[in-house]
Amino acid sequence: MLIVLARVGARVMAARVSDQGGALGIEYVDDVVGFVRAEERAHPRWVWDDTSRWYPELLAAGVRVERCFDLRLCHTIIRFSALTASSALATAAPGPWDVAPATLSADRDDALFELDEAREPEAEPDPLAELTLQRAAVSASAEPGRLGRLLAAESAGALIAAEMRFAGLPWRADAHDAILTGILGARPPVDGARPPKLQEKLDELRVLLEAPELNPDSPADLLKALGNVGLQVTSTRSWELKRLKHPAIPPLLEYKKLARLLSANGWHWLDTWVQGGRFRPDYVPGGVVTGRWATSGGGALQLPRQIRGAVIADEGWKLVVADAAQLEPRILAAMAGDRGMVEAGAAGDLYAGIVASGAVRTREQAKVAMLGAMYGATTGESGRLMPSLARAYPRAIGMVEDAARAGERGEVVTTRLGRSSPPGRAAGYDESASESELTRARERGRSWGRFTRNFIVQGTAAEWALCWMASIRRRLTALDPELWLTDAPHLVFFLHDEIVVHTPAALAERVAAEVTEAAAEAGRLLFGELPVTFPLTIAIVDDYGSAK
DNA sequence: ACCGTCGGCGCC
DNA sequence: AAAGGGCGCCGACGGT
Repeated sequence: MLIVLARVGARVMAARVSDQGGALGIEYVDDVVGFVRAEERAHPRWVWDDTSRWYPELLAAGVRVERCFDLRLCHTIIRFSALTASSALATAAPGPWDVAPATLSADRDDALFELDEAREPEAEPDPLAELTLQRAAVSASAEPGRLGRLLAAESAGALIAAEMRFAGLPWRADAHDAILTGILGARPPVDGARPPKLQEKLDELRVLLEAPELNPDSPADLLKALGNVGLQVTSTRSWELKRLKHPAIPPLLEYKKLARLLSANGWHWLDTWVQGGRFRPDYVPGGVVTGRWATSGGGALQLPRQIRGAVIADEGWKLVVADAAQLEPRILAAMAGDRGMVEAGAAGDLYAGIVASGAVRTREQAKVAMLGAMYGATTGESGRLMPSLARAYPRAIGMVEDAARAGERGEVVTTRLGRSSPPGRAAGYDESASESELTRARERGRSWGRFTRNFIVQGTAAEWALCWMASIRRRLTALDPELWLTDAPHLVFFLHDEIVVHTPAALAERVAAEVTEAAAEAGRLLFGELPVTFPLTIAIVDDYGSAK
């Protein structure tokens, strides 16, 4: 059974709908928390406009739900999917469901207010009608099974995002401070002042570049100073500076490293984002067109390795850290049905398998060549390796090449479960276009082709990861359904192809086994019985920094 | 004082 | 060692 929740003025309407879509009755509820708690015993699938609007309040009151449909996230998928292109939903004019992903920010009210302001006032979203449209679109599509799985996985991701924010990532401010102090020196008494080791590098730099007023944080200023000592560079990017031979370069690179740590994840970050021993970023499921999650605030998806040692399990608890090894190339092999490449990965190290097949000479070459195939490299070593890779694995390489050509023609490409790329911008030029305009138009086309090439792989990998996480969540709950979320093993972090579970130490081995099983289950969900494996690198640790 | 863009760089 | 895809955040900077 499904239960659709909708806010109607100050009240909440609950509409029961059978699995076949039949209306079973409507009631108004005043105590949403109590209602959901009571109804959840029958394991319905909750249907609501936006998980980030409903679920945090429930979690705060101690109520979890097993399943949901997040209509806003599902709407976006159906709106653009090539599998539902002729549906009533996809052909309708943009309406109130066509909004950018919301975040789980603390200021929900403000955010919603702005959204409502920006919207046509008469277009009040009707979740029941929207659900009907979505079900019709899916059942009429060529692949209702796949799309249904995608919508369920996307919605499960929304639940997980809210739960991860609720639980928070264990973060020890004292350990973080110790790491910072070790690298930067003691925290300066005044915010904005440079810590000792950063100041040392700056002093050194100013002498070596004979620029006593130099501010290396200003690219223009730095470029000028480098020019004055005869260093000709067009940018101040580290990898360009590394090529230069000058005594000022080592301290400059060191300065940049330290300055980056300070500004991105220094004491100010710690004060802003870590409260009560937990880091709670705003996860934004579906925040990236490919289906990857985004985050808003705190830069959760860019936590540098340097500070992962501050992520420490509670006393008596452990972290289970797992990442899918070489996920994207394996996804490519599986979705292309490239038996040779699937087999190359079967023994554990896909790149070693590619070397063994004779396509390239070294593991490093295999890695660079695969990355190039998925990103569209044309030059350098990666570009040179492409022909022999294509000869060895014609189906896999052919698949990304086809995706690139489709994008160049302005066509849409689609992931394994049915998420499609945004409509391509047709290459806009005509007969009268000048040579330079033509060149730019061609480059735009190629660039879009690189995007669609990567889209099918990155997007399908994101689907695998969603299925993996949804399975992990289900399995962890099943270990002891009576326990509250944060009293039992629970997900605390997700990073594209990597998860962290916070678990009582005694259960860590069991959790690791479930996480491994979940990876196999995700593979079956996407690729059926194709014998493709998704091996994990898995570690049971006290702190995230020790995971690898 | 505030806002948007850019250069740069962290993660996958 | 870097290029090729996807992001978010920082300080600097140029505009109001």
